[in-house]
Amino acid sequence: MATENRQSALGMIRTCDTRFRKPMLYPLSYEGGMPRRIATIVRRSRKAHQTGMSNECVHEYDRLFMADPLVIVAELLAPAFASVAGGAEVDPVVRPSDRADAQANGALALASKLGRKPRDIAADVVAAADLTGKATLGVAGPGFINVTFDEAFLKDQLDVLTRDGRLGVRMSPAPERVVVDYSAPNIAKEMHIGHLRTTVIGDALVRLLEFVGHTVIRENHVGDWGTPFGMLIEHLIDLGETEAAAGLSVGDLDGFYKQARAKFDSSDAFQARARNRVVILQSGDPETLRLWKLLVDLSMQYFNRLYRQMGVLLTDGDLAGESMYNDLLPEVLERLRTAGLLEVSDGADVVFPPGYTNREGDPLPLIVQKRGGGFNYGTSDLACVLDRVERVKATLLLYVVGAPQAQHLAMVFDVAAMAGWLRPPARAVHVAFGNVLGTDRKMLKSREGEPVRFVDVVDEAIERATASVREKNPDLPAAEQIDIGRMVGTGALKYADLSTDRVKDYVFDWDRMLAFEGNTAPYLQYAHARIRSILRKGEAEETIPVDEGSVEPAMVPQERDLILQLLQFDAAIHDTLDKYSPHRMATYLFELAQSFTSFYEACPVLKAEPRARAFRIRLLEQTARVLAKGLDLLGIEAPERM
RNA sequence: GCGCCCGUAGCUCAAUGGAUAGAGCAUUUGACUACGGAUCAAAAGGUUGGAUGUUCGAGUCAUCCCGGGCGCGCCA
Repeated sequence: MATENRQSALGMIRTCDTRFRKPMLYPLSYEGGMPRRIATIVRRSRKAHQTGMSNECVHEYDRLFMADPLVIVAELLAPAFASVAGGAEVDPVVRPSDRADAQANGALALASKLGRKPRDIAADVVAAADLTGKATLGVAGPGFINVTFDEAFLKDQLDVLTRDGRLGVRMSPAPERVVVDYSAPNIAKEMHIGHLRTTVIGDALVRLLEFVGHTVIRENHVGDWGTPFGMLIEHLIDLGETEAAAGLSVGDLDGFYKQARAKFDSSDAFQARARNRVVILQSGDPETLRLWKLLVDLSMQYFNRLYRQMGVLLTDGDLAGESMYNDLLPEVLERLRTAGLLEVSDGADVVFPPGYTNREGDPLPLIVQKRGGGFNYGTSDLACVLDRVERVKATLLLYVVGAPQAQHLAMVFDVAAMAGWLRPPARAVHVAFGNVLGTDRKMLKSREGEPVRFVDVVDEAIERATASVREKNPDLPAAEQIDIGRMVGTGALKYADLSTDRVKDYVFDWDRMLAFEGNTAPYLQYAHARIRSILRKGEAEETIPVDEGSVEPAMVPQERDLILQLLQFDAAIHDTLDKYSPHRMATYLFELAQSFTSFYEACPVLKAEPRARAFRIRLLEQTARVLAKGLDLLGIEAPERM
């Protein structure tokens, strides 16, 4: 193991051994016992690496390589724990700590099992573990193991990171097909602030899932079917197509819908026409379908404009509206009947999933066919599950839907499971989110007391941000000011939503989200822009060659801190996806940006002596890459200057 | 009435069952002859709504209260 001594950090390969379904850490010199495919990759990669070639093999090598020193130490600590514990199961989690670079706490958990003092156990583990060249260990407090990484080790790990096109982020060990159901506006109805949440959260999850290797199917479950369309189509006929198109294409969906609603509520004749029109629509009358399609197309034009403005990934290709499942509804009913789940209750065909009760304490049904024969949204949601599992062949269904729908979705999932449609490995997850509140802590409403329109919020965010950019940076060309204003405005809006735990209500506050200080998108974007500015300046300057004889300066704490942050990008992403909680990513990025600004104040870069300069430039390059990628995964752009 | 979610510093929010509960804003005090001050360094600020448990260890888990929000049969 000569290579191990010389260069321990580059001496290990981390990969996923399928036989054990467990991440494994192999010495680079070791091949025995590895699955053949991995052994081959390692052999080729090692050769490429030794010859200093930059080719596919190197990339593959880097991809398999684990850059996070916390994980590496955890892997190396595991056997030491096992030997001390005499075979007992220990999970030596190593996490960042204020008291050292990192901390492991397995000894405390073992104490009661072994009947020994935790400090003694920790001391034995420290004695048994060999982390030479990587870190020094110490026992602290009641039995924690403090980990302090060697400087050289950290630098080596940074090397690994800078060579990795994936910024150290592992692929998912078990990629799967994931459907993400999000945004879901209603046709011919305005998108409001609630749609902002599902759209922004859903889009971030899509980006994150794709980045770690899942096949993601975006589905925009638009409300394009059902009783309101009788009234909407009749109103369209009354108005005339050109007139209606003119209104709808400029985005006056609210006006259109309200006019239709008003007529429906006030005129019996109109109501009768509307009801009749629904029947005609559902019977497939071509002319009615044409008018229906017109409404859908005009609305989608408008929604698409908003999506593009917000940098949302959704396109017409992702449409999976309620109408799409229409033909499947009778099948849902039939299959439930065949499964023996269907019961008749008050004239409706229903399923009673156990565990739900209504106001009177009686069992609560999921209605699949209404009294009178119509289907309702439970039927449509069941059809969705069926379609996503059987046709799309997804194994993970994510529903980015507001928290109030929790019970309904739980019932749908339960019924789908009872029917045998949703069974492992396939499963559905309700990615619930709370309400948007005003600063008065009540549901955010406009002055008129109506839901705040999506479009108004986006416009105002961009307006405010553009004004700030103009004020702070009057010398930039106007076109660039507008471009940056859009990035900062939409970024701030998205980040405000993504940076808090999605399940809680969040308080919407213009001043805070655009405040360019604190935990906001502009702060992160500014950090990125400053780094890019330094790097641009550095490229323009002539570099003084490093004097080979000069001594490497010791790292300052701010450098250590920044490196450690960079090495945890992978952990941040997988942590985020674990709970489908984008705010974990946001928190990571904020801490990274803080580490950078502290570094920036403490460490001159371009004026540093050549060796330190080169190192710090590499550090900043990596920081900029991680910041930009992290923001990108949240759907936020990082401008070069602002 | 039943069920779900939330309750952490003045405000907005973090915190895999791990030590002395952390940030940001606001407040106070410092730092611009400076790679971008849209910044940084620091101070002060807490009975984690309350109680009882489980545990070596609880903001986190369990049970019960209190307060707030939401849902609870044919709208989606």
